[in-house]
Amino acid sequence: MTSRTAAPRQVRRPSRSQAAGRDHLSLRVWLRLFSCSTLVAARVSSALKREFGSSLARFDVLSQLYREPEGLRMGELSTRTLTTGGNITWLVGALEQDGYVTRSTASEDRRASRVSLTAAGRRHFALMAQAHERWIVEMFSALSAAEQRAMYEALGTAKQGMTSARIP
Amino acid sequence: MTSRTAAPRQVRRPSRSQAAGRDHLSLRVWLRLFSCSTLVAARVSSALKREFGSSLARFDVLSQLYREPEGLRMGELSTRTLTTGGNITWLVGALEQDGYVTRSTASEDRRASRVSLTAAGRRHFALMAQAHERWIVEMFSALSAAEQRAMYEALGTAKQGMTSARIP
DNA sequence: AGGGAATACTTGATATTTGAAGTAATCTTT
DNA sequence: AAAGATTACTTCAAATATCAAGTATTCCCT
Repeated sequence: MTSRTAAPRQVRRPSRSQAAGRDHLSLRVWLRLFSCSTLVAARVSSALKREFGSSLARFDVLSQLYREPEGLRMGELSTRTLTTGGNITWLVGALEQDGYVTRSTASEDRRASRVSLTAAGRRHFALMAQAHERWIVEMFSALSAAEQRAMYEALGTAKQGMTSARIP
Repeated sequence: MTSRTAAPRQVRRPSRSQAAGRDHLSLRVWLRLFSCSTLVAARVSSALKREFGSSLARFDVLSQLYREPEGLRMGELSTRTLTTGGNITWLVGALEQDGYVTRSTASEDRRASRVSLTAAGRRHFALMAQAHERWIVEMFSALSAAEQRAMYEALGTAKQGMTSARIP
């Protein structure tokens, strides 16, 4: 496994000479990335709704919480899922209604609230995650393990570059 | 369970263990793919709104039309942008209001309507597309041309696999 | 200490998206 | 040629998401 991410790379600026060809390429990569992602998301979304009466957004929130036994703050959830604060409030409210999460004022800062999974939420998520993984494996089955590894690394590099450099 | 060979006790079932590894990998690829895509989409979205008072969905529709001088039917737009028919009706309605597209009943099938860009729409899109390409190039600048090419190919394979086999 | 800035979240108005049901035109079959 | 299916799109209500403004709490500076 090449340690691509070990040494953070500097963000390259395309030089004039190679710009045209590369620009075009970046754009094509993005278009495929976007359409691939949208396609998978659409299928997962509809399957989650059909099988569990849930949604991708809810699943995303639950999966963040699943990894954090201590729970997370609203703000942290908002950052990680890349949705607005208002929406997180709404989502967590709905999940709370369903009994999958609990909210409690953080002891160290009474402005903040700490959200965590209930036992039911944990159970519910585990069930969905299992199905979710099956679907994903199926959907990516056209790619070899080597291709998947390469893609995983490249995506890591790309994301790293985007978050370290403030773009745009 | 009778085994004819004296297999070592703790040997792992090869297919199973391999599968487990791959499954995990697919999932990781998807998570990165999704978060990368969401990140770029969020940034492009907000930049499009800030700079042009537009949105990614509108941009997507316009870009499909830009490539088709003959225009497209609503259904075709819906398929290509992966959004529901109702939403396309709404989006095209809004773009029509703004004077960027026109709708006309298709001559060959009077149920269908053919949407195409107006001159203003073409101008508007060209302007946005230029900025859009700059942003994208910047955002993917952490990836070398070779990495981008590999990613492009892999995404093509993945998408191909997803659309040919009907999964899930 | 104590007033202003910053932070963490919620709220309410508004925008966008979906999904299901409805309308009109076309195709199929008899 | 006419009923019945199918297709292409629209409509409308409900679900979901955003944005800006509001509240409460904490931080910072003098």
